[in-house]
Amino acid sequence: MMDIQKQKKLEEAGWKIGNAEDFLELNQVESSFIAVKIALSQHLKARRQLLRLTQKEFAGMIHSSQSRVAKMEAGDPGVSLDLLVKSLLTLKTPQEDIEKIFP
Amino acid sequence: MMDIQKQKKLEEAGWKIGNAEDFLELNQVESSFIAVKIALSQHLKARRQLLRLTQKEFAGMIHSSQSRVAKMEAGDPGVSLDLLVKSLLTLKTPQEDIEKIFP
DNA sequence: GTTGGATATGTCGGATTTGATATATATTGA
DNA sequence: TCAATATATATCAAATCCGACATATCCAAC
Repeated sequence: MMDIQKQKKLEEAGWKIGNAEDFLELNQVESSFIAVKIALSQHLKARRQLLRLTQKEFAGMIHSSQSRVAKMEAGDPGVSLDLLVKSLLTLKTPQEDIEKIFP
Repeated sequence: MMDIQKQKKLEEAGWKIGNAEDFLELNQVESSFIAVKIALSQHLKARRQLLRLTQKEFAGMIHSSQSRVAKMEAGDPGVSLDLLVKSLLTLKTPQEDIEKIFP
């Protein structure tokens, strides 16, 4: 269940949640989707740290920038799933780790 | 292993594969990434058909258009992972189905 | 407390993805 | 066959995401 408190917190963090006129169904999809992205970003940070890479080093590996890596790991709403998954693939994240993420 | 034949086929279909100057590593990530997207698009089509929805009906469910659904299912390179995953979540695709996709 | 490396935050122009629209091509059923 | 319905393909302006850069904040080691 998506309670009001949680929705407010996400909106403060910059996420756009659909308004009340949207289908409840869609809201559920949106919140699941956000949960997936946040889980991936946490996995990414943990994995980078495990491999003892700085954000700058890792940014080089994916031809990106330190600031974008920071945003990825912070769960910034303006980061695509595409970039997160490419990043995890680059770090050879084991399948078992990715599997558990989807709701 | 990513052989030349397969790479040519993907490029004919509109995918941009990195050229030979890129790291081999990155090429591997790119081809895995493409494989993930293609697998998701196939699952999406199968699931929509299972639920006996037309592309137009389904487009309405995700506030998109019939043509974009067609592109999703065709594995068009200009479709994001974000949209594919949101679509699968909307159709309540079981976790087991998504799990198997990641390499 | 100062220095230096790592991470976070804000902004921007350019690139990519978007829904919409038009239209062509299949596919289905009478 | 022939209409009606479903799907594929092409194009476009608007929205979103991108890497890059500047700068701020954090956090050890000295």
